[in-house]
Amino acid sequence: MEKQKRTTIYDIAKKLNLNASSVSRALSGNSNVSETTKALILKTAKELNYRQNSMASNLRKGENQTIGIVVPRINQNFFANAIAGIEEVTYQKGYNLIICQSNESAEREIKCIDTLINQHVSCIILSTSADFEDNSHLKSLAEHDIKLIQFDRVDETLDTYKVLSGNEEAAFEAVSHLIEQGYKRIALLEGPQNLSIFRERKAGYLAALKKNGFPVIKELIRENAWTRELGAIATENLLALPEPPDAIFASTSDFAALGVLDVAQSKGINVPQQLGICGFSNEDFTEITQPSITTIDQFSKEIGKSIANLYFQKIKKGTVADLIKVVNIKPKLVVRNSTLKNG
Amino acid sequence: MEKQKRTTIYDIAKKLNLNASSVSRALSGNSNVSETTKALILKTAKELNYRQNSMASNLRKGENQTIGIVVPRINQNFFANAIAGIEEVTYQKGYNLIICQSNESAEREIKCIDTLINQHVSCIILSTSADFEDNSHLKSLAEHDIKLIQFDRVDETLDTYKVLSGNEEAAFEAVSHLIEQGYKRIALLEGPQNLSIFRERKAGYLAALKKNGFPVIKELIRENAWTRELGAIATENLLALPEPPDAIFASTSDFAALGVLDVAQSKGINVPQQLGICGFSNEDFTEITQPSITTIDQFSKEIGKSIANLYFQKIKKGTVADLIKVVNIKPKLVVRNSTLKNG
DNA sequence: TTGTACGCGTTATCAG
DNA sequence: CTGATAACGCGTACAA
Repeated sequence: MEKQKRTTIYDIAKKLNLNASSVSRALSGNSNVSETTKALILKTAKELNYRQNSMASNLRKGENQTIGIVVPRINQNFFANAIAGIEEVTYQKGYNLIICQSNESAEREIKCIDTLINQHVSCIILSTSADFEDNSHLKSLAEHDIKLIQFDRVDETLDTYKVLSGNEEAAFEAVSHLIEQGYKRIALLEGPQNLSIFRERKAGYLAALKKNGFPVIKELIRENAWTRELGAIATENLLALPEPPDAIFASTSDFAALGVLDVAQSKGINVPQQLGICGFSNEDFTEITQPSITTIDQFSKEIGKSIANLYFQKIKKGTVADLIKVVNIKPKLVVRNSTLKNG
Repeated sequence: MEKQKRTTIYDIAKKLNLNASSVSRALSGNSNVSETTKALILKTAKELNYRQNSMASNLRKGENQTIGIVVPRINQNFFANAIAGIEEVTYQKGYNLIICQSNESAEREIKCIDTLINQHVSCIILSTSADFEDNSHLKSLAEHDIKLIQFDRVDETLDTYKVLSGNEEAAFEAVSHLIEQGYKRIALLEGPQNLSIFRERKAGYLAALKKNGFPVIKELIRENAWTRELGAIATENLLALPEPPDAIFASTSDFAALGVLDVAQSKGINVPQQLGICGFSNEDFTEITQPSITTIDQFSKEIGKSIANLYFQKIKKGTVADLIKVVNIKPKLVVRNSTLKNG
């Protein structure tokens, strides 16, 4: 019942009457080893079921090939897909991923970052929590020589690489589409304005109104309506107005759009004829609802890949600081039935 | 532009004219250090922004506090929640998680396992891919002193700890519910029979029929109908029978149930009056569809927690082999509109 | 081409 | 209670 000892380079060196360093060289493949001994080493390594001890290797090399990810939720489609995209690249490079959820809490986010610092990860990929305010926990990363890549929900004031989708542009397109379809009073559900993505989406909304000569009606703009429940409440209020909207752009998320649909259905309001609905993010369920929900696809998996490539191609080498540190992945409007007033 | 050197226990020892070992002791908290020096050490550790190097620590201690997870897909609710449950426990213990997706491919699964072996993780938590057949890659884990916990989709022949939900029981309950509601011809969509969970669910279906004196009608049982598309195809075929079913139990997944609903709606068949539908897993969207879908909640987050607790409470210590190695988390039938024939 | 020797940052085991 | 020292497994500059 004694502890299994894993085979090390010493074990295989001993067996071959060689030195451990030769084994190390042969295994890493870079340096000069004679073909014959190399073959011999590889063969017995396989026989002895050798696996490199990454802890020792990383310790020696001074870097652990691990990347930490911090996202609000792992089980939202946008993030799950982004992670899948990241994994696809890092997997090939032999890097590991440590995944943390902040659960939309800044406090928990700080803890996650702290854990990752303790793990001495090479890089942290972050999308901030909803109540993000203070960024001091991020500033400290530099002292620990940990790279930071922000995506989607970013702190703009921080000078890091960022991977974003064109939020303003997408919102502009969505609202323009609503206008084209003949909607006249378009409401906006907006998210916490401390997050730049939500400010940008609002800007896109405003720009589209302006371009088409529509007035900005303050009572049609609702703050902090970014969950299913909050979206529903906001919708109740909007529909109770003397002049209710004939379309609602849930710029915050598809979940909010779902809340809108809930209320519309409970009130027997016809979507899209009496009320147009547009969401954001292209969650899977938007295709399933009755009617299906128009939304914006952010190519989340592409975003993930971009992030990982950014790290390997630019940041890791990290000698010259780039001037352009922002990558934009252009999103796409996905038109579905919830806004098709004119078939 | 030179590389930041992280502070080590030597740095803080030097500053205090102490020995590194004292610092180590103070930091780990276990051993005997005088209160005063301990306080002093902790204080300057904080000042110097010290973080333990886990690579070095783990190397020295001979175990890396990391657990690997291999699941078919990270973005299915069941798995995402299970992972969240695992994380909740491991996070507190200071353990890290490495997450891999097999994408339902045995080949990829083997690669994932291999990567995790290379990482020398302490434990692997696995739910097998759909085309799982050979288990030799799992047998080799013991040689590397890596514990294995299987959950949900398990290889029964392997003598490991397993965390399961009562699949047979749940299927029995679901079919009994359909019978109670007055459905007479209940079809079954079943999954790949190489996976035990699907065999168990089928057994539950058969048992419920038997108990209620219903005949087993072979043509109502459809193999490999376990995605939305395959579920739809199977439904097309079922509905084309001379005597079509009046209820379909999509034992494989809610996705298959969704495929059933697709077809019913395209054919103008009333659910639940003309056709009852029951899924499996309680994916979020089952609540959103029209009508909402009756399904089975497996308490996936609980399953995750159980797995992690199993590791820390029993397996890690790992001296005495347990006789009972299977933990069952009892699932629950969630009745929704798709089966409520009698309101 | 191969061997020697050292250090990565910790912790465990001895002494003192 | 504290200090010195070895060892975890690997990679690499240097010497042979």
